[in-house]
Amino acid sequence: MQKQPTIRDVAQVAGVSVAVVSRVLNPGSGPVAEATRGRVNDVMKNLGYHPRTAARELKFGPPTTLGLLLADVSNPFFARLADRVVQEAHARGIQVLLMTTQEDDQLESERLATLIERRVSGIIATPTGNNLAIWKQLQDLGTDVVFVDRSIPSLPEVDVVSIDNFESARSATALLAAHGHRRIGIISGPAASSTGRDRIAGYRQALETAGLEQDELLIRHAAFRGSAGGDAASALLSIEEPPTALVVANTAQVTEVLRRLSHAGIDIPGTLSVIVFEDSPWTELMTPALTIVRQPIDLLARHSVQLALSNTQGKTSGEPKIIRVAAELVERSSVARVHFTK
Amino acid sequence: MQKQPTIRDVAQVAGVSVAVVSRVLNPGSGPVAEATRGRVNDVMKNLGYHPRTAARELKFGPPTTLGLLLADVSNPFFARLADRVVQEAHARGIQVLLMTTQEDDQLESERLATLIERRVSGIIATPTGNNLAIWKQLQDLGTDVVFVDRSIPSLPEVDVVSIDNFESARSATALLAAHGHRRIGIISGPAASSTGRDRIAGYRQALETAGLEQDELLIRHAAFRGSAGGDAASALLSIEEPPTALVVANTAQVTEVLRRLSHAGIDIPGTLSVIVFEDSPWTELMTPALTIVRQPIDLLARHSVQLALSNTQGKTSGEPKIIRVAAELVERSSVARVHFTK
DNA sequence: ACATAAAAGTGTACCGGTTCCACTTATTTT
DNA sequence: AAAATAAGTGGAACCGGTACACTTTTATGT
Repeated sequence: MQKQPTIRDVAQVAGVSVAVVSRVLNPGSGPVAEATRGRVNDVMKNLGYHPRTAARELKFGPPTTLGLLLADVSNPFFARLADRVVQEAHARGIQVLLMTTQEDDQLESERLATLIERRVSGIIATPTGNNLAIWKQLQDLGTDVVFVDRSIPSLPEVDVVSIDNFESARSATALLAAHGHRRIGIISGPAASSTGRDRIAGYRQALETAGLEQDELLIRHAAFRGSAGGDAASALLSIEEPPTALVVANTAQVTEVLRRLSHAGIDIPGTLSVIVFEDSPWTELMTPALTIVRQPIDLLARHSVQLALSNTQGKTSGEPKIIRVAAELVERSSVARVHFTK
Repeated sequence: MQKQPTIRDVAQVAGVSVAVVSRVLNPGSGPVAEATRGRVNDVMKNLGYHPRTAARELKFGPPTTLGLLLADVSNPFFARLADRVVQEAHARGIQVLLMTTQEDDQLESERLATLIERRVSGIIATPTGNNLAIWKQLQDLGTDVVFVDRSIPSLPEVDVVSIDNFESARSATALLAAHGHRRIGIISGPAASSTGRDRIAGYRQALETAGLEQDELLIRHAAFRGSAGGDAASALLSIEEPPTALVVANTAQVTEVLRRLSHAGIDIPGTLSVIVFEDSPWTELMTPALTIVRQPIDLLARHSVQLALSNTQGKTSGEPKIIRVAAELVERSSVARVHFTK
């Protein structure tokens, strides 16, 4: 455990002033003779000198750190998003501070306070839907805020990157209708979430286009966390005229719903056709292989990082940007054709 | 976009000196009159003042940030580990800087350089196995380094937290032997990895105890990334006397191996019994439900964070700590009893 | 009432970089 | 050869907090 050398140590050993060392450290900030540069570099190597980021950040706000505030990294969707965001950021020389909210307002506000104190240049987040004042404050402070996957309607001035939830749910539902299903259930996110609402809207649109009756009993909202998804599935199956097809549009609850269906001994797709919003590799391994809505996580990540750094990079456009990317419907074997027996 | 208030602005508006404001900010660092404290707090709120972490960190090395350097967060095991580590750290008021190496030496060394410059107090990492000099340097600098899940034999002085790989593989193999299997294959991590070696060793031990012949053809190493796992599976199945049971001990390659088995039309467990090192929820959803070795990720995370902060917290013990936690063998339906037909 | 101790508050050096400006020396221009 | 210009370097202020040494105010004891 040695004491760390500072720029002054380097300067002294190299026999130059700190200003020169600083110029060697930041090429382009001023002239340095070739010979001097070499000597200083050698000394830095010998001493094991590394400039402290903290000192550097003191002078300017650091465009070198991004906050990534997710609900929960154990959810594969967020995990992959985190992975891509980190890669994208690293490619730009940016570091990522990872925080989780567990969908908890209180935790979210604490994490945001920390991010403010760190003066991060941008934040990519899946907001809980509360803490409006803090989000506003962040923006006033000049932090680039980007909501990914979800949005908060009462904060229309924030950039948003997400899949086209309406269209995804619409096409999934339309596929089921095209296979002859007339009773199509849907489990989506909380009614309060933009994601949940948009998906339900797409679902309704598809039913309407197909000329199918809408039954509120077939629409269920499930919270992001906990076993709400399972309960919703059980409820759907126990109604008088149960669905013959199901769209599981609450990404966070997919495994929970499937577990419940499996335990209930439901035959897929014999008794129930299923389409899920989930693109992990295991959906292909199941019997039957699941028909899924695949979210282009790479694109979400790339756009998010880009937006989160855009203002910093000079592009201070006024209008908030809403980027919607298309999701892909991957047909496998969990959707069956229904024969009109009744 | 307003300019940020500093501690001096607060002091001036509140009509006190900066020292008093600093004391209000750090309770316990000195006496402040109740009335003054209230006034200062009000001013801070009104001005929207937030102390800058960077300035604080300049004075002392920050025990407020941890580096988490993982191979790849899209792997569910690492994702869950990240999730828990972040939670544990947050519970202690510590932030986590997430970085990924993609198993690439070069990237790893760049990330480590960044972590050095940030003067993080601790690093939790899944090392690639190279960059020995940098790891050494980190330790000399007083950074608490903890390897999780893997270790580097040539760096024996680094703390390690992992499951008991030997025992896990031994018990999984023993279970198969107890079910009458005599040709048991294993796919494990690279021969160069500690994880891979330990698991193979446990496997051998189990075979020996059961009095079974060891056949090198039944032992396959697969790289962490790419489709090496699938190739290993194919190779295993095409040998002259193929195995009737398989232990997939390369966590990173489980889905790849299963996909290959599925495409090959292998009946599980009829033709091949399978035990995998993987504890994601989906392993229960498959048909048949998979018998798995469950890694206690919560414990791994808790111990890692604790070790990564231990030196900072004063406990400068000399000996490197090796913490091995027991993994749990969860029996489901992918292992069948073999009847001695030959 | 007066000494004395405790509480409250102030001034300022310091952490480790960056950068502006002044200064010296070498090179080019006319 | 004198003057103008450019290249290389050094000194010191500054960023925004923290903490030590010190002064002033208030409370306590006899």
